[in-house]
Amino acid sequence: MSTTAASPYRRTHTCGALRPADVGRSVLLCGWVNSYRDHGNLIFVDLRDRFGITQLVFDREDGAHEVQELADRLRNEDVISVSGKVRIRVGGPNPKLATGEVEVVVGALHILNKTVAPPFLPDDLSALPNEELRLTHRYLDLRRPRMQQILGLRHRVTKIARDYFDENGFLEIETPVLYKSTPEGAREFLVPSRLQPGEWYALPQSPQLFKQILMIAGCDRYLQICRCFRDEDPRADRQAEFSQIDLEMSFVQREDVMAMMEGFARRLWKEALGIEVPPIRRMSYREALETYGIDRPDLRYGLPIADISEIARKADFKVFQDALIKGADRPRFSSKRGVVKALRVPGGAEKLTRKITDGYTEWAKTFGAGGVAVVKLTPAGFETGIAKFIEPLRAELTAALSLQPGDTALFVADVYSVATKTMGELRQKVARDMGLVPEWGKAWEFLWVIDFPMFEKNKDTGKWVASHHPFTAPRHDQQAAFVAAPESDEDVIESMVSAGYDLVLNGSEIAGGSVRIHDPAVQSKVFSLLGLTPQQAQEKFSFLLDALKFGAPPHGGIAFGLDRLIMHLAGTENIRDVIAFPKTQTGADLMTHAPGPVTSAQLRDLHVASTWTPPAKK
RNA sequence: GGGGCGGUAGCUCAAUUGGUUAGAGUACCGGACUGUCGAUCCGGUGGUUGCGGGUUCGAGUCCCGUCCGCCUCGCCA
Repeated sequence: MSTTAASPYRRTHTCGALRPADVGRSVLLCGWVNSYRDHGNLIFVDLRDRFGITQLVFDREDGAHEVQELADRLRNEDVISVSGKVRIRVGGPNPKLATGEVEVVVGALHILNKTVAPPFLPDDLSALPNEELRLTHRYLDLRRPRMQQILGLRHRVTKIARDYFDENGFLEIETPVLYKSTPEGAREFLVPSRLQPGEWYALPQSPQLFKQILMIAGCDRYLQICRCFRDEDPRADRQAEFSQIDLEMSFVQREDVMAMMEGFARRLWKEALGIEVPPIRRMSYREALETYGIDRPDLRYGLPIADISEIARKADFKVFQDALIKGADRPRFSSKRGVVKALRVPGGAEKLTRKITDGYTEWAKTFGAGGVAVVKLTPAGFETGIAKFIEPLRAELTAALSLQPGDTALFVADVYSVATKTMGELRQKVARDMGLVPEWGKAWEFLWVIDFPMFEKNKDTGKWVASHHPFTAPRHDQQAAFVAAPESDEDVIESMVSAGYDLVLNGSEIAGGSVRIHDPAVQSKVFSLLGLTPQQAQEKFSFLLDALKFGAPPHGGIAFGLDRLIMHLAGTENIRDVIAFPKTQTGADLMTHAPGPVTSAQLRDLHVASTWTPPAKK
């Protein structure tokens, strides 16, 4: 490509810029051939870049012969530059395009990069190719306007975050990616040290301790848009490598952090979608679990869950009795205590067919429940399913559940933890089956969930684990009681409520945080309850315990899951849609082929030997 | 680690109960065409049905194994 005085790449406009006001101008555009319509002596080319599409016209009558010959060979996704004159479209406007009133009559054409036939065309009209192919040719996939829009949205969100928190006195500070292993919590990615044989770094699950240290360092308010790593199996909304909008504030209680975040959410929705977020309501963890069976309730529909254990106790029905006998001596919300949970489905008698409700039982087993009992209310009484067992209790149940003729009631009987979880999942499934979930953009149900328990018992080991993380403080009004609480008294420990908070949107957790412990005595007690000896605590977290002794301000913070946030704002169900270069279910990057092998010399440098031997072939 | 769904032309899909030479649209190649805009019209190339084994007179279709992708349970302080 010869470049004379004028570079053939020096654009005067983008492909989304030209308007009738530009008519008569000589312009130079660069971009990709989005489509071409070849009429022989008249050729139309839609030229595309990130900013839009502009129609080019090659006309043999008033164009040079060589240009026409060149244009005749143009194919989708060729990269070209053209110069020519803007004019009003001769064939009438195209209302689908922002530039649809004008066209560029091309005088000169440079083919900057001729493409081979691409495996798929990056348009939003045709059916998406399978995801494997999209990920393999990510550079093609990202050319699609929809993907460009999401990339742009993500950029705007992080910009708004930086602006908002800057205006509120936050300092953006980077923290290490090569960190130290803290094996509590998620499985970690490890990095061997070359300079210290046998020693390892870990990639951070979050910058949690660094941001606390920054508060102790007097930074007052910290922000970071940071990458976090958790080596766990992915889900539709979860990747091993993900991003957080992470922040921490000094001299605050939970109200201050929540207010700051609420302001951010309000600003985001306003600027990104033009939507006003009303004051965000709050709900205790206990209420969320009791009424919705989950700690992140989706409030876009009703379907509250009821505990009907006391009524069910009177039923001559073995499934109920067997469940209720379990842990009967345990306190009310003990995870081991048997309960019967019920869900009223208004109008379910007609919509929830036998086939659907039969499916619920199979599906409930994946959550460890025995099944789902079903009954329909007709004017004549209960019908189908377990009707004969509970008909004597019809009056009580109808009152307790506000049942109307035409409703279906679903029951799960099991120990509290299983029944609650199963019912919570069932509620969401029923909402989908009943068509109660609004389509994207129609409802934004924000919710703060607060008053989480400090600790939960691990069901396998029987040990206490921190519900949030070990640096979460007890709720403001419980600090003294916590320090005084005898470690051996399970009921007291289980009743301790933390100063944590989760921000939930439409049933998905988009942010979570807490006020942190800033008192070394409290921190030591937490470590002790978690089963760490003072020596172990010292080994793992000496830097934090030390720092807490050198003048630690009260502080708290929160982290927004950036990827999930973008999913909500973009209206996609798939986290890979909001990450430029995502990984597959098996942690592979199909474009770069990571992970891949390394040489034995590399391993030797790192003082590492692989124990992996490929399975023998035949 | 468990469960489910999928893999057929470059791409998106079809192929009856296991039965002829595996089809269509699109892309690609060639041709026609001066106002299209997902241009149109005519013609053409293109297939190890993911891979390996098995059952069968006969396998895209059934069985076993395996690879890849997706969803999910466990897991995700």
